[in-house]
Amino acid sequence: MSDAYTRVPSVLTHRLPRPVPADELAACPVGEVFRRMGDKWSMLLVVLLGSGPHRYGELHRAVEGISQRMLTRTLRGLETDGLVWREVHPTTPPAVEYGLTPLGLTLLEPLSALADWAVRHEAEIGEARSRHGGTRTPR
Amino acid sequence: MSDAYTRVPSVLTHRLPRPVPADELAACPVGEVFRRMGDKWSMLLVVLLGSGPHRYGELHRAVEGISQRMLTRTLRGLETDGLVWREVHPTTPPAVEYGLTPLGLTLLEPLSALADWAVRHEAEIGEARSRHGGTRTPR
DNA sequence: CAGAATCCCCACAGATACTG
DNA sequence: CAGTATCTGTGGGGATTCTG
Repeated sequence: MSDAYTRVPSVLTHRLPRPVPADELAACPVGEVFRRMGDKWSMLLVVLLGSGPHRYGELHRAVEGISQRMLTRTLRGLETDGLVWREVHPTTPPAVEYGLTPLGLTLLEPLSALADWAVRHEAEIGEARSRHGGTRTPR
Repeated sequence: MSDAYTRVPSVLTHRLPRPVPADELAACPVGEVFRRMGDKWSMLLVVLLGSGPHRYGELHRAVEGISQRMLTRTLRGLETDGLVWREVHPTTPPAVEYGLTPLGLTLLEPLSALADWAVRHEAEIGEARSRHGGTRTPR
C-alpha cells in the first residue's frame, strides 16, 4: 500500500508486455502429453515399441520391474490415445501384439530429442543436485 | 510346455535379436528427466521462464491455479537440478527472481519440439480418445 | 512480497492371487 | 500366455494459516 512497495530493483522491471497466457498452456495439449508420458513407464514402452511390435510377455520381460497391472494399464492408456495398437491372435494360448501407430511413430522423434538431451546433460544435473544436496539438505 | 505353445502366428516371429536392454533405459537419465518434468507444473514453469526471468508473484499469477506450496516446491526442484536460478533482492518487501540457467535454456529446445508435436497432433489424440471412450468405457 | 508450516485427500504405483 | 481382481501404501498436490 505504501510507497515501500515500489522500492524494488530496476532490473526487476524487466517483464513481458503480456505475462504469457499461462492458462492456455495449462489447458494446452502439451500438458496432456507430459501427463501421459510423464508416468513411470509410458515413455519407456514407446521407445521399446519403436523397435517394432512386441508381445505382452516380451515387453513384460524387457522392462523387468514393471508389474503386470502397470504394463497393462500403461499400454491401454497409450492405446486410448492412439499411440499404440493392440492385436489379439485367437490362438491357444492367446497371443497379443502391441506396436506403435503412425501417430506413435511421429512421437518417437521429439521424444528422442528429449532423451538425447537427458543423456548429454546427465552429468550436469548430477553435479547440480550434489551441490544443493551437500550444502543444504532438501525436503 | 506342450507343442500347443508353439502354435503362434508366424508374424509374431518378428522380434529383435536382442530384445532391447530395458533396464538400462529404466535406470538411464531419460527417466529422471521425465520424472522431473512429468509432474503437474515443472514443464509449464520452464516454458514460462523461457521468456525471461520472472518474480515469484508474477509466476504465481501467470500460472493461475498453482498453489504457493507447489510453486515454491517446483521451483526449488528445478533449482536443485540446476535448471533454474534464484536470486533474492534484499529490499522491503523482499523481491525474488527466478530464471533459466544455461542448462535450463538448453532444455527449452527439445521441450519445444515435444510441445510442437503435442500441438500438431492434439486433434488426433482427441479423436482416438473419443473413439475408445465411445465404444468401450475405459477404467 | 515471498515464502514456511500444517493438515488432509485421493489418485495411482506395487505386490499378490486368481482366471479364460 | 495374457491378462483381471483386490488390497494396500506412498506421495503428489490442494487449501489454509502464519511469518520475516
